[in-house]
Amino acid sequence: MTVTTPEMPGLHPVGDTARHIPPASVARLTIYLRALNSLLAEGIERVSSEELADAAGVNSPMLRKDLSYLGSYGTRGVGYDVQYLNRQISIALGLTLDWRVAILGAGNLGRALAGYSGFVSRGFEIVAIFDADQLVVGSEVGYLRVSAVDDLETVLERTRTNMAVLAVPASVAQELCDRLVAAGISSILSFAPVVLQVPPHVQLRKVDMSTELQILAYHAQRAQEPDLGPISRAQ
Amino acid sequence: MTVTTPEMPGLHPVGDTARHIPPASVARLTIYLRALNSLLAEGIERVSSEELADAAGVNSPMLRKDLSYLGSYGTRGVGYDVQYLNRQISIALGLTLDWRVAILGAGNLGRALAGYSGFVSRGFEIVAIFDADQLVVGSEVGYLRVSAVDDLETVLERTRTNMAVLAVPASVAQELCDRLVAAGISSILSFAPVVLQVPPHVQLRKVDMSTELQILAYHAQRAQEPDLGPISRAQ
DNA sequence: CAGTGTGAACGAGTTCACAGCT
DNA sequence: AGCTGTGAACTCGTTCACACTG
Repeated sequence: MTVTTPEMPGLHPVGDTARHIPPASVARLTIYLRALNSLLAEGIERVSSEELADAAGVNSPMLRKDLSYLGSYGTRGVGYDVQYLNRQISIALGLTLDWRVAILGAGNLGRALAGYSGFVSRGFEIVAIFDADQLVVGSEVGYLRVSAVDDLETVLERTRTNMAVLAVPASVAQELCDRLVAAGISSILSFAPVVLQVPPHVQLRKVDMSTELQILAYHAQRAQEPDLGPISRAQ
Repeated sequence: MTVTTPEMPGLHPVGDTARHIPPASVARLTIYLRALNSLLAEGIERVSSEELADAAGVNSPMLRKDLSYLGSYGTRGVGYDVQYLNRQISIALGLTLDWRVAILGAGNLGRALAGYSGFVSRGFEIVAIFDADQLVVGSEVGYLRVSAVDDLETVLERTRTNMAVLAVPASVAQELCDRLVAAGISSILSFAPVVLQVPPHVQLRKVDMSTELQILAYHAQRAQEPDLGPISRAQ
């Protein structure tokens, strides 16, 4: 909801969490969260927008704008309480809820994800990991035992999974994605290098490692081209 | 830079490759490339903007706009030649150059990346993989042998590496990043969950798996909230 | 005609300057 | 005095309609 008619200036509805945070802002809020955690680990209790912005790699007006979508959690003339701001951002992002994640695919990537401490430390619990290979099923990954992908629906239900990560080959990604959706999972993170089709109510995000390298290649190419003329590089 | 005064309408400088493709457009071009490769594999030789847009998960005006930054590579009334367009996008993105990639970290993630076929098939050659653990150094990953991170500079030079991927713990990421930069690497893709500081001439991209889950959590939370502001419509 | 290529309108995201608290 | 919070200007990205072409 874009507030086209703001409430009377100066009167701010306390306790109201902002609706509709712009996507770009949500992405940055997760970075602030990380920066705040680092500061907390260093024993720092208070920061100014300038300091936090530096730690997060953005400029301070942007940081303040982003935080303003959540509410007014700073103190003018002073700054922000690290712990308190951390908590408020967590609440706004929904990280205080109970997220139970299943990983599909117990290859190198799936195992890397299962062992990634960043998940657990941010409130995500990994409750299941699946594989299609019978030689892998039953083996241990961290403190989990690999389940057979044949038992997908049963295990998802038993573990009360509400998020899934696809770390499987492109060839089976759409099929498994469909089964996840049919099983009621509506938040999916995919590492498979294909465009997946999902119904509109399902949140699908994609991480694509080769896309990232390609974007780097584009910029590197431009950097190394010495030319600047209007015409270059044909064919 | 930005063409505010377009050349006379209808007169298009042939052979001129577009300068300054918007970042959002570059990201989508890599998706079109993937879609084109799929079509090629299916033996399809010609597509309309509508078909290609569907395959890539965008709408057709956007696809045409993106392609127009590169030049006019379609045929009006007909569509695009799959192979030719594939090649033109590859050239525009700099994928026809010689990209030699080193992976830092031979843990699960590093090994997953080393074995990822999507890299090689898009013109990236993985030329080295490093680890700090002496037990891992010397072991085989794919057709590569793990190098000691102590030999970083020597090996980077010998292999003529021009891109690096950081798949190491957060605690050593900045230090290794600095060494890469000092060794002349100016394109770095990081999977480490920290904000890295690099000089302005270095292209740094970040892939953050826990950020992605957090963004999912935000949307999922909003979807499951029964409340209704006057306007809902997520994303 | 069918489908591309693009100028122009529109809307989202970012920057900035400064008002308003503490 | 100092730093936050935010309207307003601005920039960038997306959508759209249609002129243009094979």
